[in-house]
Amino acid sequence: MAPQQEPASSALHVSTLDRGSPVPLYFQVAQHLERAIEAGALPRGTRLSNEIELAGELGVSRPTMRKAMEYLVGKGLVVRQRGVGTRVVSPKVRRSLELTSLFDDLEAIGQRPTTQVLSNTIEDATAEMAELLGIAKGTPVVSIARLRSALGQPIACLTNYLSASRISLPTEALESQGLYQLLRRSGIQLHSATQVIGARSATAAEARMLGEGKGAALLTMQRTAYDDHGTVVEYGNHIYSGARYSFHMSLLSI
Amino acid sequence: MAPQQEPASSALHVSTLDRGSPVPLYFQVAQHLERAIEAGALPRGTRLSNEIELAGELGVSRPTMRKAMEYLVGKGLVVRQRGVGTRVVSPKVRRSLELTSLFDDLEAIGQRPTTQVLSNTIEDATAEMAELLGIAKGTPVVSIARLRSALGQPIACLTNYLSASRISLPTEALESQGLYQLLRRSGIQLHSATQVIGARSATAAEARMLGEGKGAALLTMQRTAYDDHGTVVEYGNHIYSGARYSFHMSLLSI
DNA sequence: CAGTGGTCTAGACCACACC
DNA sequence: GTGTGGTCTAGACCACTGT
Repeated sequence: MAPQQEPASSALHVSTLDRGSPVPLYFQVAQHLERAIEAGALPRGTRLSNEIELAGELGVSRPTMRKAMEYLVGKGLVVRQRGVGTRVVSPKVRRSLELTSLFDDLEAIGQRPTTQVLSNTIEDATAEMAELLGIAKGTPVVSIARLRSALGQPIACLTNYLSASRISLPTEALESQGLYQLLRRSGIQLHSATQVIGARSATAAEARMLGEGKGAALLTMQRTAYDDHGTVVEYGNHIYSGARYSFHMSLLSI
Repeated sequence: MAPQQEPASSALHVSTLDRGSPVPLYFQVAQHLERAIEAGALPRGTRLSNEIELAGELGVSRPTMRKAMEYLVGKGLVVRQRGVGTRVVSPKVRRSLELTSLFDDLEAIGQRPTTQVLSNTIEDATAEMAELLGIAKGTPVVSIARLRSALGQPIACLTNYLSASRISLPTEALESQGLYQLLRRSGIQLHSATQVIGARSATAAEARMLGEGKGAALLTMQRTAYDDHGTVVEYGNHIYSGARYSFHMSLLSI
């Protein structure tokens, strides 16, 4: 028997499980527990019943229950220790894990950032572009430059290259939605990306564009995105106003 | 039959599987496949045999084989599609996923970055420290300032706060190994961390310390690390020379 | 249609933590 | 010890992709 609290199986109603649904059982179970945790029904540090009991209560097999648990562990909501049990992570940590960028924050308060397309052309790849995209020099490349603003102030200047053969990117679409959103809707499956984040002083032109003084600190990011086949989908070179933007991220199981 | 290449089960010798070993079977299988992939035995785009066949060849059950596959998918080494099969991703992408920081790069070429402890004191938490660490004001706090250099040049200035009750951090230890390494060896289990990366201009003092001109662009990072119980283990406020450092990272399944 | 990965089940044994 | 999560097995059915 636990000294402080006995394992709380708690108010987990089986009713919400739908075996006819196309959404997997383990996922329904996971969402079930997730909602219970987020709703505060299972306070910080609560020890869940063991997976056999839980499986029994919810009417699923143990492997299914385990898969649900693994999902929750992966999301950082619970911690498991062999021989000990499963405990609910503190809500403070859980909230901090819902990583938000400034753009997300702005959206949340109804201040949708605006995007102005500065240029959207197709040109033959220079040696540098070809190198970055892993294609032959001279191949047509889509080159985009966008200016992101929020609250009436410019925040970032984004330049991107894509292999022209892959997709067409209408300027109107680029003004209303993100590049990655567009790519995904075009059926391009992204596999991974690598990025480099740095800082440098703005040139005169950059400072003017972002409404900063000359020599202001810029946050820079270069990103290369790959699809499942290992070919480069997109290369981006972005600069952000250091005064008005920062990257927020969270790391799990470090 | 595949038009270009038939599924290659390939040179997978069962010999290396050791059922008596404490390392799980699925992990041995995964490592097995990983080595085969990295060694180039399974070139980019190779379709693996289906998991039932593979399981049979290696003498494990299908669930075990699946778990190995899930591990490889998680590492970004293979891509799976229902109804299609499992393909090996391009070595270029795989290499890009082995994220390296500049510090790692330096270590790789034998240029171990040096750490100079500027201060290592225990003081009562100010209101700000208390807020950051989630403790009461006035509680003793370990406060550390370190200067990281490489190739004879300063690169970063790291300041950290930790609850003093948790651990003692000898200055000598801090000069020879990283803070996180020390924490882990002290049995502190890290759960997650959140960080904010930004850019700003250096103050005169900061510029002097990092060997830069006044107003040079700095890369900044604030990080809060939590343990399994949801309590703050560490808060760090770091500044990096924008000219000499940048963050490298990779994203999977975006 | 055949072949693939995705899901689910019912059992078993083991390693570990705590008492 | 007892109880926990971690691993492994053998089998089944389904959803999706390609032909």
